[in-house]
Amino acid sequence: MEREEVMRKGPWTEEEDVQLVFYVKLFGDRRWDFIAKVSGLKRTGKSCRLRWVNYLHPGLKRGKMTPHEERLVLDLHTKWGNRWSRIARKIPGRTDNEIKNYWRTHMRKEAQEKKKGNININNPVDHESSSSSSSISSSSSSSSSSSSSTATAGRSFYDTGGNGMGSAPAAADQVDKVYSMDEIWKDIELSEASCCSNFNSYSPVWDFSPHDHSIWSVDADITDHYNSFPPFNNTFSFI
DNA sequence: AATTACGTCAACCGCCACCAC
DNA sequence: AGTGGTGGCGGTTGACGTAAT
Repeated sequence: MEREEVMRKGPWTEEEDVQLVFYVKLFGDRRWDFIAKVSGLKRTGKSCRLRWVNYLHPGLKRGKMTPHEERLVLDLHTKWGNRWSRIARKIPGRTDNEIKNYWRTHMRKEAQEKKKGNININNPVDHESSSSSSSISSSSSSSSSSSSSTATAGRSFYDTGGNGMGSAPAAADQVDKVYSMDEIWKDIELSEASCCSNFNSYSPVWDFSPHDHSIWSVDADITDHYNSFPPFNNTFSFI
């Protein structure tokens, strides 16, 4: 006899992602606890939100930071400190998590280089190898060599480098288990087109506004339709 | 070819603020 | 005004891929 449902943890599966996207599209990206419950996902509302914000949100720009973005991060961090979400709001398509990670890497590199500079102060060779003084550009270029997206691909079900931002999309194309976010969105569009034609008014670009709560009022026809939506064996049904 | 070190990033945790009741 | 629930944020961790040895 389990008193409470065991929550899933760890990496999200493709199916969970699709499911979450579907329900966020249906109910908006505010009521996370509600979404977590009705979706049948064994995830917390927090976890759903995080997944959405950091990974599934259609406005996300993947791939390495552009020099302009890097500069912006540095400038804004100087101004605001570790207010990652605030910084993220000024850089369209980037999440606080992404910026935080970037900064962390950047700072670590810088610290290492400083340390190296101190320790090997008499060793010009070392300086040569680690200098390229701007750790900003060095951090980004070093990561680009390994291409974050390809690294991620092995871990997740799809390539995170949907826009191909400096990554290697060709490689992703060859691996048929790897899906880009674009493909996922296409998939969702297709599934909607084929089985949810009366729901087409909601574009994949999520044209509801966070401030427009009209989405909460769901038409009875639609609810009927969605109660029989095929992909998910959830236990939820509209009242 | 195998092993180790390093870099990256998704996801979790804990705290805090806000809001509805 | 007090309380509980929920969402948001920042810090941290762990898994994984790649580069270096």
